[in-house]
Amino acid sequence: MNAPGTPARHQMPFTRLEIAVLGLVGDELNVLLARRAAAPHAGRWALPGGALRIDLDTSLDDAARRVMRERLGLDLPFLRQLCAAGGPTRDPRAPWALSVVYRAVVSADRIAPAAGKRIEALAWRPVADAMTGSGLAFDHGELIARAVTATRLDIERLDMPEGILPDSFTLGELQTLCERLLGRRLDKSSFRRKLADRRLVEPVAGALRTGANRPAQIYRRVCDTP
Amino acid sequence: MNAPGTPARHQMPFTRLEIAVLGLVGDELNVLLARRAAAPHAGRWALPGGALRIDLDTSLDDAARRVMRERLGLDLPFLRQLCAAGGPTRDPRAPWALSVVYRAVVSADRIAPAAGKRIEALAWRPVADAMTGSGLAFDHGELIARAVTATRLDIERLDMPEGILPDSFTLGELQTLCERLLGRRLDKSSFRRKLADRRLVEPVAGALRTGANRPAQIYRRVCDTP
DNA sequence: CCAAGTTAGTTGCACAGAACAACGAAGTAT
DNA sequence: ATACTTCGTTGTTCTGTGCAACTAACTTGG
Repeated sequence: MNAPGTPARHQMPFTRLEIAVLGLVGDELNVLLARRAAAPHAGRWALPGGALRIDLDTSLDDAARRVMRERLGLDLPFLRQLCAAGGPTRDPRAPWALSVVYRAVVSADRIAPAAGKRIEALAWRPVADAMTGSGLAFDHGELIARAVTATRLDIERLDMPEGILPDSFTLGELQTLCERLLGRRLDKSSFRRKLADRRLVEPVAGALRTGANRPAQIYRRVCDTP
Repeated sequence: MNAPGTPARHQMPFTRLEIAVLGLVGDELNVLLARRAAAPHAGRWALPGGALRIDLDTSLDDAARRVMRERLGLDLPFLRQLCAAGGPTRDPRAPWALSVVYRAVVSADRIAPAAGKRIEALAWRPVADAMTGSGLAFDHGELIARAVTATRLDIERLDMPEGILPDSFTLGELQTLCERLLGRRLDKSSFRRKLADRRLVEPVAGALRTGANRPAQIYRRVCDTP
């Protein structure tokens, strides 16, 4: 096994990481897109991403986090690998391009993604538009659709991504958050029953959210591994 | 965007594809392993795999299929991407190794995986053993565990992988097939109800499987896209 | 020929989870 | 005080699933 299959005998693909950051803008699920400053696809919108740096990165997860930090000015622990895509025609800059795609969910209003290195502009765009792929660079429309599907599947199972939940919240707030992420209404009693059965949240003793109406009990995430 | 992020400016990882082929040997779910002929991990068992060839492959799916053909002498259309893993210490032959892992399911008894190029020996091994990772090269124990989990999830949803279903079958045969893949018994009436509700199979008019007991209606997969 | 055994295929029932609907409770606004 | 909103709970219904029983059809062993 020292003939082929050995490093450096074959040319390797241009390897990048792309990050699909989802977040709520108002009621709607949006995705964070970067306007490409240079060719290819100059002026078009694409997922923010960057090249793998084998001198810096100790794993793919680590690389994705670095790219997110550099490009978006965000250092969030919640990144999940979505898929990998590759081919000779994906990126005209290289004879063969491979992208490992990650996804994340953040509270869009709590972060200010400063446009990082080499990004002309950053903008939230509704996933309903972006998923059609209209005007997006590369195959990023398809990738966004996959990220949304996978994320909504997580939410359906009440597997809430970190980075989206506040420290404390009322059950009503949690429900409307999920509803906006899913894009559909949920049943109040079922939602609460599931939360209680699976012990996903616990009430903060004596803490109430007061406002215009009846005060609501404040909850927080229950720590799984004490 | 012509400075960094551009091909050939950074060194790229040694990129390979690994194939987790699952199949039934007797009643038990097994995985196809290759004995490594050379260092690293010489003599140990590993998932069959091979380097990405950017001069031959038109996509990752295509590359996985080529590797499967070359290494195992199998040309099966059913391959699903599982995940990608990478890091500087995964493979001592390269400063940074990236593996894109695919999974497949085949009827173990219907194929004779001829040991292909550069493989000393091929053998089926029960996943129960392999998943513990004992004695496996690289991080392949973990990868096998993931492939089994993902495949069983497919079967639970009755999303039967191609390559495992015969052209025609009785409902009893289909059920025992699923039971062996899942490693647990299923309820007959629930199983049939689900098949009927979702219109996954259709009876072949007049075709019966006769044998030692009462003859059984023969079914076939319903074609989704006519 | 008959009884026993095995698999095929269906039916009824119990239970769990979820959707749907309604209700009282507790606050604010007018 | 009354209307209105959100909170929180409690029923009722519906659906899907698991469990069990039953009949049907065939082979095999006496």
